[in-house]
Amino acid sequence: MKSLIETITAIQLESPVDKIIGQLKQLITSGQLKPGDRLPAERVLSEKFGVGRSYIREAILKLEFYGLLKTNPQSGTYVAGLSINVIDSIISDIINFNKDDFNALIEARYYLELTAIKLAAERRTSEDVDAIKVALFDYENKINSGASNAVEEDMLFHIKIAKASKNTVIESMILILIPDLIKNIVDNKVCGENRGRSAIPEHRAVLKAIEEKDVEAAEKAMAVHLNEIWEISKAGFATKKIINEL
Amino acid sequence: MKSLIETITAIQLESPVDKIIGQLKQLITSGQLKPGDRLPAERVLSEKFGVGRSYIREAILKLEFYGLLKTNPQSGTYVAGLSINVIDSIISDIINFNKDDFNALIEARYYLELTAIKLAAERRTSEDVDAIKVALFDYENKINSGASNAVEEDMLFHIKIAKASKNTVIESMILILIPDLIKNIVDNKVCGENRGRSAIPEHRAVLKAIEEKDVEAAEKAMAVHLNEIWEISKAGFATKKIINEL
DNA sequence: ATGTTATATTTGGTAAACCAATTAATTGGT
DNA sequence: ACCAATTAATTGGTTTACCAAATATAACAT
Repeated sequence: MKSLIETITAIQLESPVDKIIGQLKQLITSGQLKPGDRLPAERVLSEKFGVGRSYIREAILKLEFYGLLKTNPQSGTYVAGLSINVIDSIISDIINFNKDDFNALIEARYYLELTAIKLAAERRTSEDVDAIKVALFDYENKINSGASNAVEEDMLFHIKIAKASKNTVIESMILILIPDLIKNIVDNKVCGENRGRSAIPEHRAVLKAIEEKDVEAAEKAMAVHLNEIWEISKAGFATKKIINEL
Repeated sequence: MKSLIETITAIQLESPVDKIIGQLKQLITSGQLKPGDRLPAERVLSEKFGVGRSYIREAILKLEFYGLLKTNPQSGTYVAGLSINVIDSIISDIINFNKDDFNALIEARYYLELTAIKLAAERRTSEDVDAIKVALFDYENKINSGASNAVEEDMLFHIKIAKASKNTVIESMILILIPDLIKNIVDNKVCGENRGRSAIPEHRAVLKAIEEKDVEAAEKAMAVHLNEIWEISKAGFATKKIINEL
């Protein structure tokens, strides 16, 4: 068994990749690298930062996902044509990005789902309704079979609604949040003992509103369904506020 | 000059990484790889899929970002404890992920910003107000200096509001969309000639509402500000609907 | 001098090699 | 037969070497 102090010192505060991203950020903010410029070759950066090229590539890949860099094969990697301030803001956010803020997660999910269901109620096809019905059926079966929770089946129900919104961006955002949501809900045992069963009529109300293309009713039904878990988030933000005001 | 046919055949329909992700998806959906299981070693996958280990690592990295895999150094990579259906849905979404749907982008942005400003009006600190004022000042300067557009400065204004929402998840989502938004707005010349100038009073109304912590007024002011560009998205979805109904 | 072709260099893409930490197997003692 | 300590094999982490495409340079013909 290692001593505690050994374990603590072993933690590295910044991953190599984030360190590189930070360096690139400085290059841009200091004006040494202007928007539209070509980055030094990966090998050069590798040597300059004293790190393997794999990490340079990984960092570039990440920044490319965020639309800040654009790589042209066999030619070079270029800085996006965005203002320095915008690039700086986004990079700072990437480095500090953290899906572990439970309250923020729940809150973001709450508003995303309300948006999704409004759109779904308006645009759903009959195929969407069928898919949602199947998900609802699976959920009720799981609960009635005596399972303690059916978080996964519940999420599947919500995924089908997201798909019915016909907005791929919103759908993707909801899907990105779901694994973390499930983890947090299960770990923290957010839902009470009989929550699974009490959710059934709520689900049915949501389905009914979507089926009838009643946008207002759909939003209301979803708000009711998400209310319990959302209260937790609200309480979290309230606590934060008090702490900040001390 | 290459012939046209050469250029066309050179296009690869699927990147190696997405191909690997697809294979992993099949392994999971076929039951050969169950949630919680450990993945075969990277070297094994590399050989099995007939591709370099770099690509395997890249694919794993991507799936890790989405919360579907978890890598333990020197030990192994494990499938998340999610149901097969959820994993399947998310992987499908990753492969098909596409930020290029302009209408979806605008629409998602519209709703995200309305959410962000409601929260910002409620939670903004005096520092947030100052930061927003600076951004607004920069925007007006740019416009008054005769620049044809100030899309970047406009976005910076919105970034500051997102920060004031105190929800890091929502903030991140808005930041992810911004580079694509800017690109599309500039490329398509979405904004008319004098749009930059007419936006000034709208910005001021937004700021005023945030400063006064007037949630309703803030949301309304933002809706007005985003209205023009949102109309384009609405028209886009309406067109899609007609096409689908043919 | 100028435009064109060959050549050399540089680029990102890809695969392989090496490393340290972890885990499994083996050994030796009881 | 069982447990502890030691060794061997396997793991992901990291660096390096090699490749083909793209670009810059040089050589040549006009």
